[in-house]
Amino acid sequence: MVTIRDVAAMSGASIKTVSRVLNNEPNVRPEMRERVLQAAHKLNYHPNMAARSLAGRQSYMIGLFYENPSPNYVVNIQTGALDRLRGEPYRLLMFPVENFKEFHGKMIAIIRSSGLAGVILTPPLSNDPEIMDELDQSGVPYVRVAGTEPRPGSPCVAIKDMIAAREMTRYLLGLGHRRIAFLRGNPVHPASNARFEGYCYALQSAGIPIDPDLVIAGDFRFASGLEAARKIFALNPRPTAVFSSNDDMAAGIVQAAHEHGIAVPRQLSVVGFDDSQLASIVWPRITTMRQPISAMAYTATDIILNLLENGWNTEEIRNVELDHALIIRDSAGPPFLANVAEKEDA
Amino acid sequence: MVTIRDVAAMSGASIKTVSRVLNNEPNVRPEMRERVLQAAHKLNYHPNMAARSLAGRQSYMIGLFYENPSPNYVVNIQTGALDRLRGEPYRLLMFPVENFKEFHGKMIAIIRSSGLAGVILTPPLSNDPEIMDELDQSGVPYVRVAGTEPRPGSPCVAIKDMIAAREMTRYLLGLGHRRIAFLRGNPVHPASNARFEGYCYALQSAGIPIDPDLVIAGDFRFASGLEAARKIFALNPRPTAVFSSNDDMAAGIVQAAHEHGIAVPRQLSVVGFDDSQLASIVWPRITTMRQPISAMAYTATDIILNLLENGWNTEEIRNVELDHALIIRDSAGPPFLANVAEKEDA
DNA sequence: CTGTTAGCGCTTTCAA
DNA sequence: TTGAAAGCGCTAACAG
Repeated sequence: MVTIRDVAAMSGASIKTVSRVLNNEPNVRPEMRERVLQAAHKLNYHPNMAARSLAGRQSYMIGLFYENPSPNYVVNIQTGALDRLRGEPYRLLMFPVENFKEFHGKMIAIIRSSGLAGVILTPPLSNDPEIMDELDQSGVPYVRVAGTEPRPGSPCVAIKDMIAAREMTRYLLGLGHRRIAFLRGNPVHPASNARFEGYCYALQSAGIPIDPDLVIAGDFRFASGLEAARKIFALNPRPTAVFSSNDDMAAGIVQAAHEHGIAVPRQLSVVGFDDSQLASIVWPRITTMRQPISAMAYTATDIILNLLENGWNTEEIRNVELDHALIIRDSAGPPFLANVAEKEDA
Repeated sequence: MVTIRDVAAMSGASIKTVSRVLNNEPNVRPEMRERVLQAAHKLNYHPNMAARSLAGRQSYMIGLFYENPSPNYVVNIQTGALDRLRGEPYRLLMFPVENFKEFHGKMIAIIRSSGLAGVILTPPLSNDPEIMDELDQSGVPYVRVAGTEPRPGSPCVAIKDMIAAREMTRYLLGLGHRRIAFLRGNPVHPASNARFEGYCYALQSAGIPIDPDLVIAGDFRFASGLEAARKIFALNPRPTAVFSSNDDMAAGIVQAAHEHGIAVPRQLSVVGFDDSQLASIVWPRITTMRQPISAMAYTATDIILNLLENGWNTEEIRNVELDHALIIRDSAGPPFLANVAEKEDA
């Protein structure tokens, strides 16, 4: 095992100087720096993270905590974080949390024993006050993705869920729909509520009362879209459009529509949220609201890094809101054909 | 920061004894053990991984290396590995590799600097001789997922790709298909070739010559399925079935079929491979060959852990082959209706 | 600009 | 069955 001492010996510098070079610290003659670098290269030297962490009382591990969201979501988050980490000495450690209720009280132990330098929290963990309390107590910087509750000392990266959902609802309204069903997400994810608010807001602004029969419970998963579809199809008169809180459930509705011989969008418009891979894979391709999940994770990671490296303090970092975008595809259209066609068919 | 010294002080033992208790080493009086455990608990003590790694000259990090497969694949692999790691002191570090050709020569550096205890390789990395050479050189145990080339000293977890593909082809044959197109995967993934072999084998056994026009290149991605569909639809006479090397591409073919008004499976049967989430989300749901990806990663991780903990040597571990399973859904059926209907339609 | 010294928190000798 | 001492490879503090 080649250590900093070997590099020092070969380059004729002290270990401290080698350390300076390796950490890009100032106060080293360029010539000396060069010599050290060459020795390190020749010896195929690589610093030992464990020793570095121990001596420097800091680690180079960022923990990504998540609880069972859709696979696409995790991958996108992970990709964004990893993209930001590329070229940095930091590494990404995955912490899947089975049940965040049972997770309470364990955060500090994990941080301590894994020596995490920073933490990224995804929903629903990003809105769990107990977990955040523990994090505050631990002192490691943490950034929340898609958190909604503002919290002093804890930056958060999100999109404007309410506004985005309102926009989507208005799009449907603009198409001429009046009976629009809404498929809610898992209520422990606050984004789910924000999206519902946006839906309500848009309807009310248009003078359309919220019909409770048109608001269906769901949990963000494909299967719950399938289930919801059954309820929606049984409604009389049937809504002409469904706004699903995410794409997975929207895909479920589309599949169920195929099975029931209901043409999308001719007889039923379906729109989703996220613009996940799914949305463009099912047929018809789903009109959806793009949420820049990877970019959110990238930004969250960037904030962590700045907190760590540049000594930003959390006070100066306000929440960051990224842009959403309406992606128009093939699953939504005007309603008028739908009802007519339906009655003729029957 | 509470250290082993604090626990020693409180329990009245030496730090060595505390260390013994914490590591479940023998030669500690039960009574003493109890006292130490209580002190540790009372102080909310958690061992520092960095110190442990440094002093013990070993680490508790398992690196998962992957290059750009489909999101579902990564998630499944990750889930399997994480499941096995639950309750163990080991952590999973993610190493996305952009381009495995450029990756050559970097493996040792990464292992050294991150202090990896073990490595899990997924395709196509699991079949790259240069990477495996570096790994051999580094001395850390590594297990390959879905590798095909046998390699002494390196265990591998896989399924019988060739056999599975042969089975699927025979299923199609059994349905009555004679013109069966095959959509290849990315050729750098050896599983891709094994599946093609299985297809050829089955056809030849049935006395059907391989028609090169029916073998289409693909790269495992949805978009390549879309492209391939165009070529397949242009064939005259059109094949009555398509066997796609994975579900992503099969989903592409299904989508294209919808766009071209080709009914699946009535006019064209489509089957995939993997049984990824996609297969049951698109409509019609895709008949596919289930590959237990999570289980493979679980097993790979299990092997690594045994190598590490129980001092297994790689000689005694042969390759492990897990079972595949044909999952019959709605995208494949008998061919006879197809051609008839087509001609009548025209 | 450079080097010396003293740890970081733990495990590993090896002696009691 | 237990403990004292000596590091693991690196960085921090301070002295040159």
